[in-house]
Amino acid sequence: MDMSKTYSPKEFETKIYEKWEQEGYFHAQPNADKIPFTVVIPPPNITGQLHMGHALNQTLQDSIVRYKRMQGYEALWLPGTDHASIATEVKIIEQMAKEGISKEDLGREGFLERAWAWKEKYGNRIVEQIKHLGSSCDWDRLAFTMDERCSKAVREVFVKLYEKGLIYQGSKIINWCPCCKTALSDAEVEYTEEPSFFWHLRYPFADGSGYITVATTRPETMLGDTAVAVNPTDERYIPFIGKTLILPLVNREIPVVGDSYVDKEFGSGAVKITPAHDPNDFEVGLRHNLEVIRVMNDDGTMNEKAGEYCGLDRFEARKKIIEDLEKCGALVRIEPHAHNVGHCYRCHNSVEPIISKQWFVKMEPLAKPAIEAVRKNRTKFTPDRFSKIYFNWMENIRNWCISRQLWWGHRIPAFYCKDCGHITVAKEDPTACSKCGSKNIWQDEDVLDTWFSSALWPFSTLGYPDATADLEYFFPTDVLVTAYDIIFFWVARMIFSSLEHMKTVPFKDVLIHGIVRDAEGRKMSKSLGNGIDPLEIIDEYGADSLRFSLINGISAGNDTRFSKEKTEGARNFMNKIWNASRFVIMNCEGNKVPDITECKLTLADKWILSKLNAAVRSVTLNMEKYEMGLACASLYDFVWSDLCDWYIELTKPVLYGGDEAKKSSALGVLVYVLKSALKLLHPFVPFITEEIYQNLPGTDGSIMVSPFPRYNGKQSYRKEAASMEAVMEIIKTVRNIKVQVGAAPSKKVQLNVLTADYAKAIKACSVYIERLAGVSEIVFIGSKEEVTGKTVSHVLPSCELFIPLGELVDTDKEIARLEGELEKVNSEIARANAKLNNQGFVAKAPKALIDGEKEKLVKFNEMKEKLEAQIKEFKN
RNA sequence: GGGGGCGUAGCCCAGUUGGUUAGAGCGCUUGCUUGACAUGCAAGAGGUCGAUAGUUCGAGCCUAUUCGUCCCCACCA
Repeated sequence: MDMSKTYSPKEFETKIYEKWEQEGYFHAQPNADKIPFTVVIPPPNITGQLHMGHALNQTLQDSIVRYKRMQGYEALWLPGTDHASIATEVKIIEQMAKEGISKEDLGREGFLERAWAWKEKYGNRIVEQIKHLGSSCDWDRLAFTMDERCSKAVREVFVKLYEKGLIYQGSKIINWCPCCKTALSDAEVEYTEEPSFFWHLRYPFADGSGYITVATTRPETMLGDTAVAVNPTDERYIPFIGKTLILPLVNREIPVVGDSYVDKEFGSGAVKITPAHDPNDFEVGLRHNLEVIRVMNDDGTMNEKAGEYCGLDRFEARKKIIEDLEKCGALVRIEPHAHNVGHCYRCHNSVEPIISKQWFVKMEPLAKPAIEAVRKNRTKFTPDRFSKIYFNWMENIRNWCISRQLWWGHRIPAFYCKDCGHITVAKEDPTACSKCGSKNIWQDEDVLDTWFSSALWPFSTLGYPDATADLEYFFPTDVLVTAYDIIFFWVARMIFSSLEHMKTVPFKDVLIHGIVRDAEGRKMSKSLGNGIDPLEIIDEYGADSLRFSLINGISAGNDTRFSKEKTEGARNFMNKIWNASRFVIMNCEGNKVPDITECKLTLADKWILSKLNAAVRSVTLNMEKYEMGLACASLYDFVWSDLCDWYIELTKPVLYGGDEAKKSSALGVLVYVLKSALKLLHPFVPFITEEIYQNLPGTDGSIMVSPFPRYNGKQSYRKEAASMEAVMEIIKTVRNIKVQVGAAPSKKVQLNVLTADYAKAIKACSVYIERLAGVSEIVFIGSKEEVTGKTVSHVLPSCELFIPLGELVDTDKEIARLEGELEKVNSEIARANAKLNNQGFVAKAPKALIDGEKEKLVKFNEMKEKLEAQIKEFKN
């Protein structure tokens, strides 16, 4: 045996992972003899490195996959990474800026070369980090959203949707990030409320007959105003509809139009209309045939339509325009106002709603079946409440802007004909226009939203669009595990994409987990500097400690806090497992270890087997419900309290005693229970369990492919377990009494037992009581009169205990203590009586419950009598 | 404006379909070199489960209202 005295994960984690890989345990392939179980990884972005959120996400998936694999499923966990179009491009540009180069310096091709190099470096790093966590991914299938296979799927889907009319090109108001210089989808905009102002402006009538006051939060857009709208039922304004206003600063004539979009109650009841810079205004513009004047460039500066403000940055322009409006008397007043400002989710600069020609996916026809599928539970959210969030989004979904003015990503497969203007969209790059045959064609410069390819992930990684054996066998996948923050970005889009292209849901279950926060409950973020690197934690405490601390006690969908203290606790637990195993293995050395079926089971053996059995059931039930937190908690309790604190202690007198047969039998049970516990633990803490398993006698192969324990009805041993617990109760009581009278724990005492039903069990367990409670001898008495001298007594449901302690006994304290006990018993009697006297309870409660109460009442009444007798005795 | 989470011991959290005397961990108190482990062992203290009302024989759990707190969604200029 070469196990070190303390758990030191560094000595074995890497070695074990390499072994697993070499043995091919992670690999899965279609196997007619097995039921598949498939999980696809939420592909981490290649932008950076693993954070705690990934660590949690990985641990949850790995525990599920390992559990299923041990249960005999052909378990596939398909790994991969995401090119993360905009996020990666932003990072690369940042890196280039440090070197003083811009995108334009490199050109598209040069830039892409650099991007691929980035992918190579950071993609590999992520993979390495995932391996450190112990994730049992099938690395033979490592995928990347821009690899050949996924790109083929993207192309296929784009063409299909285009041909179906579900992808179209159009000029609409989109969210524009002037910093990233690209369009964004609605989901990519984050709104924050910021203190700002309402600028109330006065637009005069052309005929000099007065003015209309409008308010705006973005005064610079007034340069592009092409109307003022009022509600057609608003009596204040009806006479003015159709009249002409002079737009200040610009001196353009603009009409007053009536449109029901305007809320009469809000502000002045008149709205300036800027069709090029506001989605609502754009709609109003369409209805009234208004001119669309875009006054801003892609980089956020004002363009030539902005006249003298041309070239100014949008915020400078705002300042100047306000000044000028004030000068010319058009600024009526400034009112403080909290404004909801949209920000780019990648660079966090404020986005501009701007009119732009982009590609869109028509969502309504896709959303409908996606709503149905979840409504009919073909895909089930855990916890269920997230389906509401999903419905809410899907039901109010708007068309998806999928084109991005970036270089890193899947280039849009649309080819424009310079001669006839026709757009050719095809699976293979065309050499000529499909309409006029001209060779004078060029490909769209833009790339697709990164989420367009992630949406296909569950099937593109398995071979779509080809009808592969993998796809046939492993799809649809079983569970998708992800945090709630990408339900819209990813989960929802996978569902409608799969329904459209695969005609089925992409996964049966979605397990939503929360976010990992810091010890104070704050979100971990770079700007706060409160992020904790999982690798550092692994280095210090081991991967198993990290994994266990992340999922022990968590509940689905809820956020969790991470702290070193928790990891320390988990590490201590690992150490506990380690040392308990060391104890077992040490004792096995040089001894024959029989199979559990050959063991002559003692009361203690049956008790631990019943506890093990309960743990198996708890873990299994909770795993099926994706309650990994509860599964872990029940294992923690079983291993630490039942196995270590009690059972191992109970075996010591046997192991250190001289009876070889008993010793051998105890070893058989110990090894069996430990081995089972290790298997139960393995999905959560794979490394330590494997390392110990390899050292345990009677094991061969890897624990990760050994069968998972199953609930065994024959091992419930309810009666025996109850007897054993009665004995344990006696041990606790004796310990307690010693503390109360101030006797040293090592002081041996004589224990007198008065019992009717438990003599046999207590006799069988006398050696345990003697050793664990520090008892010199156990005397069975027929009545309490047999005990002489000053005694401390205690009433248990199973028996009465009398311990002669001579001078240590303080009569007054004893009376007080017994009276305290009596009080408790009395209140229990009162409670039980109240229940049993309640007609409703007796009439309606289940019989077992009523019987239980009756039994308790009898028991407590007996105890009451005994206590009263003892108190009386003391008082004499 | 809509939707949701959370509120249980000093702290951080569990609590499965309503049913024993509401549980862990950390922290705290007291004691212990008990031949696996001081990353330990033993014994303890500590909770009117945010508030109110209701449903029920029975509520931490279900319903309504309410307070506090966090989050998501939404084009009111």
